Amino acid sequence: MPELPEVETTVRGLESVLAGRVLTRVEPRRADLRRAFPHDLRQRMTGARVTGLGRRAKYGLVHTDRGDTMVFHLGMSGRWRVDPEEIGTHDHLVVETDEGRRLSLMDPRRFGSVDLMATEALPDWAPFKALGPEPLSADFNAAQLGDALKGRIAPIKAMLLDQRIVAGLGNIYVCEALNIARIAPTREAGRLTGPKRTLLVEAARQVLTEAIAAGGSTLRDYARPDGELGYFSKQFRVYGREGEPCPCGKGVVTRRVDSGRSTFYCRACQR
DNA sequence: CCCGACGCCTGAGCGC
DNA sequence: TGCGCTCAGGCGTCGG
Repeated sequence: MPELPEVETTVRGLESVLAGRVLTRVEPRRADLRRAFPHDLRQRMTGARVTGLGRRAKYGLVHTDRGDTMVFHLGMSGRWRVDPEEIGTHDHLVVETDEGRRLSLMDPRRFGSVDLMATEALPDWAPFKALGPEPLSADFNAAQLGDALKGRIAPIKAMLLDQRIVAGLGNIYVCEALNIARIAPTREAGRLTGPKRTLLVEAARQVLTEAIAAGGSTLRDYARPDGELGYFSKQFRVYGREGEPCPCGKGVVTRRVDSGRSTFYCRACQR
């Protein structure tokens, strides 16, 4: 599930359960996901009070009063379940609070990750240092994008998926933003004009903001034991809509595959 | 450095 | 019903 809006929705859901609470149990149920769990995760998190939550790109952050931050990434299939009735084989980390609430990080494909570090060291953490600006911040704009794309001959779609250019977009929202901005995914990144970059920045902000709003409205669903987030697929303009009419009214949604990843776009309006 | 391909995992859905 | 195939929202690494 996880691109920026889904992580944001997840963090907001976790916040209602964890903020201000003491963690009475923190139990990894296997040794690793994509990489090993921190060996001292249980010891450093158990008994700590959660002082706040946050998000950076597609990473969720859980800050504690011990000066630590647990950083999680949901990979392709990760999600947090709230008060699950049963703990299964894909529940890799279980957390309980002093209010008797229980959370489990479920991730069948195990492309996710959990890390733990001093909060003050977060900005120096290599994966964070490499990240580009938050797409919803003012640091992401046509000028910054112009600098980042200057001279790049790779297709714009690949550049937008590169978290060093802008941090938080994934395959779905890149397809959606390019459709809104009427830019072909294959377009050489460095050749986008200033006005087109402005349109693209605005389109990305729009689609992310709308998706977060839709996610926010399904927070009740989020809290269901099955953890279903209630996706916003009904609102997708092109993603997963091969053969259907493009909202532009002039074309049909086409699907192409590059290095195993699907791209959905409209040849009539995206140039 | 830049770029594209590939592997990591498991489950769901589909055609036969 | 069962099997095999394709596909999936991410990302790090490896060659060219």
